[in-house]
Amino acid sequence: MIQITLPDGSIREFDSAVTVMDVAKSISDGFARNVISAKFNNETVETTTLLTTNGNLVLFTWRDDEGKQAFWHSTSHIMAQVVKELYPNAKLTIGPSIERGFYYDVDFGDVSISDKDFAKIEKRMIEIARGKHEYKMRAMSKEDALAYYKSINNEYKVELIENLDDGTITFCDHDTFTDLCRGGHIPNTGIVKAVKILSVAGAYWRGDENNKQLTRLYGISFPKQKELKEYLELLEEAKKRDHRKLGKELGLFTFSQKVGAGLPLWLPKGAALRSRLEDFLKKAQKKAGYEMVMTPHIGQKELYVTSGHYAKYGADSFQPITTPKEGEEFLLKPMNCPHHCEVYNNMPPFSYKDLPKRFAEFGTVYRYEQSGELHGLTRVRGFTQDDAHIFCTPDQLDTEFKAVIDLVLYVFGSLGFENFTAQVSLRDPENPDKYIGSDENWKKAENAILNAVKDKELDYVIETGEAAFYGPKLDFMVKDALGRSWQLGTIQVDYNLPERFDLTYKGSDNQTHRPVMIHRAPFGSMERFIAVLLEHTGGNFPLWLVPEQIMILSLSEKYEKYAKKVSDSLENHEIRTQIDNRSETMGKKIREAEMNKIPYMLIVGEQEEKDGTVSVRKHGGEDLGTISIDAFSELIKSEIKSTLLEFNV
RNA sequence: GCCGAUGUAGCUCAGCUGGCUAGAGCAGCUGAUUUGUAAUCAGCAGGUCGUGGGUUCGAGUCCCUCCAUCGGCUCCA
Repeated sequence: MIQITLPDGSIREFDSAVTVMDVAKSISDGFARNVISAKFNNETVETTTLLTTNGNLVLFTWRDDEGKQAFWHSTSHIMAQVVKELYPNAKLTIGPSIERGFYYDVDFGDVSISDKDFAKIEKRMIEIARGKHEYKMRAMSKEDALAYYKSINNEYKVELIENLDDGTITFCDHDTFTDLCRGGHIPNTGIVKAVKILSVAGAYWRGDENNKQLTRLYGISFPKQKELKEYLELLEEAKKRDHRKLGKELGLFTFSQKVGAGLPLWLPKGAALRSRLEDFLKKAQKKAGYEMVMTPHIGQKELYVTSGHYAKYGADSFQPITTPKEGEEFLLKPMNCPHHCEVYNNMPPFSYKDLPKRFAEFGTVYRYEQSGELHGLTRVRGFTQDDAHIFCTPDQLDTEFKAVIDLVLYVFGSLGFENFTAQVSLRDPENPDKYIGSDENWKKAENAILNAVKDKELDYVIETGEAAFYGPKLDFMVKDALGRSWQLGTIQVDYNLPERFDLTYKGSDNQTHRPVMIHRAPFGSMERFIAVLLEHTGGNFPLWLVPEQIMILSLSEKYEKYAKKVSDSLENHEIRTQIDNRSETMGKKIREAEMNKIPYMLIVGEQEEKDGTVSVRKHGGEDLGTISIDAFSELIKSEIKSTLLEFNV
């Protein structure tokens, strides 16, 4: 007799070994029909797996992430089958499920695949799916598995198998197809009702640039046609929120082929938006004890040799600018830290009583990104960091680090970013050559960050090997409209640059000491931050941030004077207005205000002038009726107050 | 940088297998209309069809180079 424990704690007893599906059926037939994958004692099993011992069983349906993963992974087998049918010489490599869908990396040899080929692949996949072929796992010895793939000349699978232990190698069969696979499938192909190949892309074998580039086919599948349709509509919706589209529509920024790829041009409205964000942060930073500094856009090559950046990134950067006569070499600054270290170094010597020093600058930096890497405002070649460097004593590090976390949380809170993840990036112990600085300093820095995130009770993930070359970091990641993750805010602890620049302070013991440095940028960069903010808000920014908060529409020239009066009185309250005379129809003006996402529209005419009031229309068409100017400015002020948080240090 | 796709007016897009003077809607300009909450009417103007080369009697259309953009990979101080 065996006992199977279910997640709710209930125990089901069976006289003899049972399959996972049998257990599901013992719960109810209806439920069993929906079960598509399972875990037994925390290991992924098939629904056909025979359970011979007591244990904990979790059953998954399409609603569960685990169920979706099994579903998509199983679909990738079907796609692989079709690929082999249509391109017999293609070599299969790996085909996992991903967050949304699946892919399969294939070496097509000389054949090139494009989106024109998708339809026929999809069609055949559905045919196979309809055959309701069962997925069956089968164990194979390492020797036989190697022999099989060597016989069909698939060096990729051979390489995979060579890294596996004999006795753990399994294959999965369905219909005429077989593939090396560790398991986790749905019961049969018939459950897959809708399939879409989404895109084709190049991907290096094992993610290494030096390896051969394979063709990666991305796809997604669903148990209902309707769900596929909804998913595709969702993708369309997301495209409407794309910051590149919104930025164009709202007239915020643009790019010019003549100026160069990845070099954004901020248009008047975008520049206004950006300077509001900068002012917002400046205000908070002032409260938090930061001092503004300003440094040039270039620096001598020597500066970056000292900082270590030249050795590390010199060859992959914009190349030095040389002077006509003296042969001096300058680099476009790729970061502000070396300049700020020299600010510290060239001020009158600091004592422990002077620290921490917090130098802030909206510093524009230039980095050479590979051409295929550029992406709207999120990945550019020239951008402005809301940078600051804090120089403090080792004792102050904890407090300072936590204060920076508070500042980042304030910034994110004021702008409505709730779904961010904190990522602690540590060095890769296997690759010490990638980093500069002593082991001891790295340990101290890493511990400082881990203590701070625990103390602040942040939800965080640890990424080993993702640290900057000079120190570990804490990054705040936010997703864009299509679910791609972008790093925004960053806080980094650095014991190394103070060493390289020989930064010192005098301690209470009258000895010379080395300060610790914190690099931090709550926005990350103005460009990337605004891009993600655009996608989050769909262009409907919090009122305090909007470049043009109000459009005042005067119904004819007769009321222009009154419109001006309204505008002046609102601008006294720091509310930004734009006056428009109705030269065309009213509808046209309203449409224009809606397109530009101007939050409020005031209409003034005969009645309003007589009463000293305004007719208010809110973005989205809501009519707020006619109210006095004072009441309206109170309304605006209270709306701003409700979105802009107070920063308390 | 690599794989795949795309590039026609300010914007969104038509332009079939090469063949009349390259089209439409919106935006713009001019005039008419004076209207209180999502498209008033008429007219005008706007394009070296991304760049450079090639094939051809003839290229927006076919081929090659480069540039830029899009989806990925790699990278990301």
